[in-house]
Amino acid sequence: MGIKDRKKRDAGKMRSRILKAAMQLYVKGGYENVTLRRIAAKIEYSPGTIYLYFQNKNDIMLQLCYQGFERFLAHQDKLEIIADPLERLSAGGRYYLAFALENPELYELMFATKEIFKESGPDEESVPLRAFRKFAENVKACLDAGLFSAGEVETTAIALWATLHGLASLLIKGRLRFLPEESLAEVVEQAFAFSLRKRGE
Amino acid sequence: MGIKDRKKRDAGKMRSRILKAAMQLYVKGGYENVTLRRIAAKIEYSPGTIYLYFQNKNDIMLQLCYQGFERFLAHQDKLEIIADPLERLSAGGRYYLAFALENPELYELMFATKEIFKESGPDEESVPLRAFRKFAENVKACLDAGLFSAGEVETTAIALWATLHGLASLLIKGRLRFLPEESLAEVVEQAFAFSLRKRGE
DNA sequence: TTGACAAAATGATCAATGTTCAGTAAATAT
DNA sequence: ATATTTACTGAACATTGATCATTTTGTCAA
Repeated sequence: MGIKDRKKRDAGKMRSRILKAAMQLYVKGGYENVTLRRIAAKIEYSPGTIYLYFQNKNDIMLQLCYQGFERFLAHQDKLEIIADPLERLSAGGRYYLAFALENPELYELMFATKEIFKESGPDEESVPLRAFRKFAENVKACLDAGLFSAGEVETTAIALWATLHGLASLLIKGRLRFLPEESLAEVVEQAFAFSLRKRGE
Repeated sequence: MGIKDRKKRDAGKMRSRILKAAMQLYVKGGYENVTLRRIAAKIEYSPGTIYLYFQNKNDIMLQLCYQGFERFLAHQDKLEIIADPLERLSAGGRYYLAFALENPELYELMFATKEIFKESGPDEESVPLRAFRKFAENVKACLDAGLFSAGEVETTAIALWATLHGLASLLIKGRLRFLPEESLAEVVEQAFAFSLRKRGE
């Protein structure tokens, strides 16, 4: 039983193999679908082996979270080519919501899982913070252009981020299901426009 | 073993005893702290007994969620005495955030737990929806008074709710921990004011 | 009071979870 | 060849939600 003929013994490779398997399980069925035994089966190792490369399940989930941010940031970079500040911010918002709805499980891990970040303090170099700084830059451009009323960049950025996160979160968790299915996208779009102070189209 | 001298055999009483024990466990340590065995120990019955009064653990959690909404609505009723629409809406927002931060676990159950509402469709009489309708009324009063720019009541209400929920959720999940502790409350206050379009004080 | 039936409660049991660790196999060094 | 370090196994542990045959308790008719 369990005879295997070839082992690689490459720590980095092992870690990414484990993470890949974990991610597959996660996007398919969420947190409770990620099981150490299932990961082990996928990579054809025994459950105990995983603990040689990760501290515990939480450690694995934290890495998946970071992968999510990397993906998120990479996509946000594409906004740079949009010159108009308000248009750039608006497109950023639309993408934010699209990302959340296309990767609901990953989004939750990134923005709505408490245990994940329990140890990390105000780490200036952390990936999540980098994402916020980039978003805040776009907000600053709008403020400099005289859009919105004058105010702290950070405060304004947080207000807008909160709106986006709130919409994403309510959508994902089915708390807007009382709205008619067909008008949902429109309502969400307009709700964000309301926060952006855009008038009409 | 397990000799007990007096049993009540009152279905309603049993249900509320179970819920009370479950709520105590929940507010103390969250979802994973609510264990059928722990509930059973608290009420001094065996684990199996609980299944005579509730379908499963999810059923229990759903009832706790409803209790949360009842508490939330009861508190929101106190806003009725505030005459000025914007002031009423503003106070409602402050209370919303306070409730969320004082009952983070319960708040999550009410607004950020997916599985809880999996079966319920657009139930017009549901408690959650009643809470939203009440909030939307306050928003309508502001619109009628000419505050905010003209727009759909529902859209505006959702935008403001999303902001509140976003702030509450980001705070609870520690995603705003990069802000200095002492200015946190102020930033959140101002962020909501931004969405409400209040200028200065 | 007794006997029969129904309702209520038990607790052993199941499969699955994250985690640990003594032991084994493989690779490398001596 | 032998010793040592490294990689891995898989059985075991404590908990979890859930089930169900069995036992206890309550009720009421005879």
